[in-house]
Amino acid sequence: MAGHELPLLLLGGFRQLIDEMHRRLAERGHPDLRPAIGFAVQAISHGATTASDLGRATGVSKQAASKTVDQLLSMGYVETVPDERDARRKALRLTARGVDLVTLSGAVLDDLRAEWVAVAGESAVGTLETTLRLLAGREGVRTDTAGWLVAESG
Amino acid sequence: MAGHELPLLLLGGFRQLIDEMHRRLAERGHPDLRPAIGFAVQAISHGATTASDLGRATGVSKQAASKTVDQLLSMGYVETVPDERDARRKALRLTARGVDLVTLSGAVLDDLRAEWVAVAGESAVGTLETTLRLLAGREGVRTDTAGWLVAESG
DNA sequence: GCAGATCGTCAACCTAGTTGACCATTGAGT
DNA sequence: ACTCAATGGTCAACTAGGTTGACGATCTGC
Repeated sequence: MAGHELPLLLLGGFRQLIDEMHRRLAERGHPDLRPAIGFAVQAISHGATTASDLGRATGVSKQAASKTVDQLLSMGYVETVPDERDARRKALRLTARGVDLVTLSGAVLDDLRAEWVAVAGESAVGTLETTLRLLAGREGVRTDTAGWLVAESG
Repeated sequence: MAGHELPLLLLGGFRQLIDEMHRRLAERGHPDLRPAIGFAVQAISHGATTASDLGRATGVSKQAASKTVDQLLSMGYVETVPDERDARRKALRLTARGVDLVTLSGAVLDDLRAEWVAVAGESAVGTLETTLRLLAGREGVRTDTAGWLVAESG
């Protein structure tokens, strides 16, 4: 098997998953999503508590993360609460809508995985996951991807 | 297995492959590459003969493709030759350097695949490929990804 | 109490797309 | 032969999402 197929297949799989997820989320009350939004909300639900923090979690500058936070605020996915212990910080908290997005996203991805299993079989999908975790999960998966595709890599 | 891991694993695998490929290509005389450049050169070597054509092949507007062609020209990867049959067209042709890039990329990706096989085994990598081809290759893999990650999807 | 780190923000800039308009050229149909 | 729609390339204005650098305000270790 020629190696040049590998990246295209991985990218194709990723795209298909994300495109379909967004299609379904749009149907369920979350239109106008982009991967960057999803990654950010995910990072916040996993513990990123400030814009700077989000920047570190997603691999972008705090200034860029701050712009993303502005979007999340205007889209109603997060809200800020002043930190009583540190007046510099604006703590981020998911709104009910933000929590709904995280919950729905997880459910949709579970569905999509189940559909892959229905087509390819549990063992094939399981092997795919195990293999990628072994090969690509070595240093954890970073989600600062929008910029990465565009900027120089390395 | 939770579905939310799947896209991250696929993206992580893609990133790792492309990052490492660019690192090695930089060592071998092709620095300053970005995924968009590689995709474009690949598309041209696979038959895209004009900027408009390249745009169609990579899923972007002809104007955007034209900007990419400008880069490829200035980086010395392609050259244009006037089309004698159609005075509107500027036919694209890979230079020796462009051909070298395509050849090297293929070799590097073959190496990387072999390294994955060494770590995970031929059957695991083969299953990964077969599975993704089945699931994600249904409508062919598009490479207009830089813009896609950023713009709305669907 | 001071020095240095950190949080948020402003400003200028870069890159890679987009749409719309336009001209030159081609080719199909009458 | 002529018109007219389609196509190739280009210009201009705009958008999105990043970057770096600078800065004031605040916190923390010593």
